[in-house]
Amino acid sequence: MNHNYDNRRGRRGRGGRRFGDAAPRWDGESGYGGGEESSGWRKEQGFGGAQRARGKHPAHLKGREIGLWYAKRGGIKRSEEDRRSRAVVQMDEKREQHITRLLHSVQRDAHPSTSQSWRRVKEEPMGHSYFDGDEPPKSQIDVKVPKMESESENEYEELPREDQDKRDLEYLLQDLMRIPSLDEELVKDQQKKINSSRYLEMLRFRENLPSYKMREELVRLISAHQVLVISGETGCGKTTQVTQFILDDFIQRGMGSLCRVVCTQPRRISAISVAERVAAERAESVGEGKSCGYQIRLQSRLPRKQGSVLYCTTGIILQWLHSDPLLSSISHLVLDEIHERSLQSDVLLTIVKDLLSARRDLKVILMSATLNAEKFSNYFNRCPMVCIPGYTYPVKEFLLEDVLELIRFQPHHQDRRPRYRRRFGDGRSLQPEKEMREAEYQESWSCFTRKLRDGYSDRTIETLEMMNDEEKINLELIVALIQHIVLKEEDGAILVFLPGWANISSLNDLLMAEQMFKSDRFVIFPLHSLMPTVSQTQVFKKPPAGVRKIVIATNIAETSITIDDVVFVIDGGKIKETHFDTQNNIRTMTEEWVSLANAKQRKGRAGRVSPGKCYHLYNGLRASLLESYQLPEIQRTPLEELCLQIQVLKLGPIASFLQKTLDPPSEKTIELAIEHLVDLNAMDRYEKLTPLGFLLARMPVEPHIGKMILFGALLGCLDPVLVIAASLSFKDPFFIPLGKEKIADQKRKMFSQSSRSDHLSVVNAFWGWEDAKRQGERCERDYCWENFLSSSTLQMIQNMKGQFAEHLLNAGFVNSKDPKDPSSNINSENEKLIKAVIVAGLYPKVAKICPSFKKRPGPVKVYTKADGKIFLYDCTEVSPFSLLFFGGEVTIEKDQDQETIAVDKWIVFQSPGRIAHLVKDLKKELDALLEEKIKRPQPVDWKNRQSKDCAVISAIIDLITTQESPAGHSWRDSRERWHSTE
DNA sequence: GAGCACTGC
Repeated sequence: MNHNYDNRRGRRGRGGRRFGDAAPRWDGESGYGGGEESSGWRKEQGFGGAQRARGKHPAHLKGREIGLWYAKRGGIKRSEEDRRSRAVVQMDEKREQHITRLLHSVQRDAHPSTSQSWRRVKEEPMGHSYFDGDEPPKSQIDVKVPKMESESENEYEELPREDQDKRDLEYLLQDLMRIPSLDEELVKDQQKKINSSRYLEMLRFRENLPSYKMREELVRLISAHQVLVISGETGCGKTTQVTQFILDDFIQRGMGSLCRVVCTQPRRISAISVAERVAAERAESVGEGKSCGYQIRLQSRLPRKQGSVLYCTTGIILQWLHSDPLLSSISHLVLDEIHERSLQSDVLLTIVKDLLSARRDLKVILMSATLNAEKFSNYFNRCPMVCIPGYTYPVKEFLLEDVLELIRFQPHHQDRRPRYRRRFGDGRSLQPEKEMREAEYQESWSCFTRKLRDGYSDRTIETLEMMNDEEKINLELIVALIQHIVLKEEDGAILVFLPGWANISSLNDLLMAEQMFKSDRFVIFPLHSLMPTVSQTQVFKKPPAGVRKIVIATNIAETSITIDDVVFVIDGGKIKETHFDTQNNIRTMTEEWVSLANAKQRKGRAGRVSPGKCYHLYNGLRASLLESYQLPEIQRTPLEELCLQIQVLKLGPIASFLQKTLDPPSEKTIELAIEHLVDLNAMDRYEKLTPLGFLLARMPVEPHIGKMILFGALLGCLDPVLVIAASLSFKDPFFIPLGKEKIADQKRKMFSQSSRSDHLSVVNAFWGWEDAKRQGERCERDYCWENFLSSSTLQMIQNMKGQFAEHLLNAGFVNSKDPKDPSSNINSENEKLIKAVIVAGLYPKVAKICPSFKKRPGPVKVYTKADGKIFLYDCTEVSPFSLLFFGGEVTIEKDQDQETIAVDKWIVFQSPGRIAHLVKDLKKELDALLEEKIKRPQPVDWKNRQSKDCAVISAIIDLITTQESPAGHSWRDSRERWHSTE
């Protein structure tokens, strides 16, 4: 396929590159056509050879049509080539005989009454069901229900309930009962505090906070209304004070035991740091028996049950709902930072809204930035709203024209080539609304510059004209601006916001190229989630007098990381944003203009210690056209996991629940999520959860990852699979230091050994870390440092593994909560089997490696079912058998003279009919077995070699393990596929 | 030839 046909410039994954050297050399062109023609490739194959003529396109074609013509020709050529180069699925005679015998015995052994009476439940209207035994299973584990059993609503729910952590559950479910002795104790305690110097000192500070001055009004409003919206900017103290006002009021009134305030935070770090701050203000420490504590995933310091304040992450409350749907142990629920519109807070808002009538006594306090507080009030039936004035230093703002006027900037490269407004073949990349906005921008431009002439010099207008329409952030301008600040302005750190790695790296290079910044009067910190600087304390420290700190950051510095001594903010005006493209079922990431909310937040970063200045690098016209907010996350993300949660929490039909959210996601996204959950066999078409669905809903991971975990347990390779699952659902532990990308890459490659797998590289790195850790703290530190690994990420992965294993133990799939227990790890050294489990979890995220066009080894192209040409990361090379056994539906067909076996009619292998049928039958047995295991969970008995479980699984493991990976015909599996639509 | 940011009993 022509490189230029589809002008999407995607991101190449590390995986694709990493295998580079070892990858087979390609000198031909083959592969599966994906993307636009994906649904029709079989058809195209039909008229394959006829149109293979090389040469130019017909002369009458124009523009885009030419591209399509070549693309189509490429597709035809590929499918033809493809047919000839299919991998062969075979097995030797010995194995063939063994499996034939095995299948005979298994099929004979099967209890007739079970094997005959299983049937698929297809819920026709009125729940009518019928037998369709001959239909091939649609997915790995077909849900069947014994005929004789009742088909009541609760059928699937008679699973052994997880025996949850008893202490936490007790703690959680306890309704608030008045305890007079505690009430008294709390009053006395408070009186004592008033005489404590530490408390008084803190109190003096608190009294200066704007929120403190509104204490009485806030308490009055909260007690008078069930829901209250409190708005206020950072620094007004709402997060730390409101919870205390509520608690202290209850204590004062002698009913402290009836008060349990829970306050949600969007981030782990803020939950901890706010809790610690509040504890300090109360002259206490955080945690047990005290009045303030926190709970985040895998880490908690819980306060006393009653008469206390708990700060937790939003996800914790969502998990609580599983065991306490009414939140009956809470008296006040404070939802903080809801203006950020995270998926979780939007969902919690909807749930809480429904909860209000069932919990008349529950008080709900919503805390938001002032900009959109009204929206939340409206959502809650126009509940009262109160605004707390901000308390930060004034920050003076400059727009691009001001900056140009100020520093008399003249761009070096006067690149005035006309730019493509719309790119070839890229019609869908611009949303209609955005297109209109761009049109408006173009129309208003001359009017805008005309008006500007009053207050700005001709030179500025000229430069502005010249820079108009510049797609990239002008880094030279930023360098000049930094120089201006350094020379003309007072002391204080400079914080630059840029959208991504590439920009940060280039600006860093540009600065280092200037003589001026090489001196030790400057310290420059690039800050990006993948760079080790994020975990260094250095960046927070105030530099010695006379030294200027310059931080170049992504939006990580907007909310997650706070650098106090920043006085100057340079806002590049751009942000990278993920979207979910339902058309192509793919996540995309594009660079966009910031929203007003982003700009405001960035500006706020300059006024923490003194008055500051903020330079926005977009002009006044652009500023007037910025969106108020970024699209809420619920409209930008796939919804599988959420749909599963809605069902397990019994929140009603999925679509109608989501319709109730503040800004509902599109119907298409919902349909797609349900479709995927049905494919995964987590629910049926009527949204009813299957046994697998119930299991996955309880796991604190995305459903696909949950399935991977389950298969890891059932196939006896738990430990490595848990490492992979944890790193996929949390984050990759590798750092990439700026300027050391190559070395970082080599380290990764080293860990991959010969596995040809990013996932297994992480496992190797993790195992190495465990060894180093056993040898002591120092050794651990050195190991992480030398290998560019994040110690905290590895630690989190370890903790998450424990959590997953505990779930598996509670659900009955393993014998121990130790991920390393030998009984769960019989096959943990079996690389190929682990790869098969990866397939089980990540299917259908599969791509075929295709040859490069250049006649030299190099990056290879990949093709997937969903999209023609994309970039991958986190890849693993997998074998045909693993796809056949752990991918989708298996079909056997003849393709001209060729006998084939295919997965979901898309991944096709050559295979003699005899073998193909054997494989298909064996897979059927596997599906039945896995289904049975999930319905009646118990660990696989590996000691009893004669058991049916063991025999079938062993045969499959044997096939997977002994099969050669046919290099050059290998499939890769990827976690996510990004393409950039620019 | 290239990597926004968070988060879960």
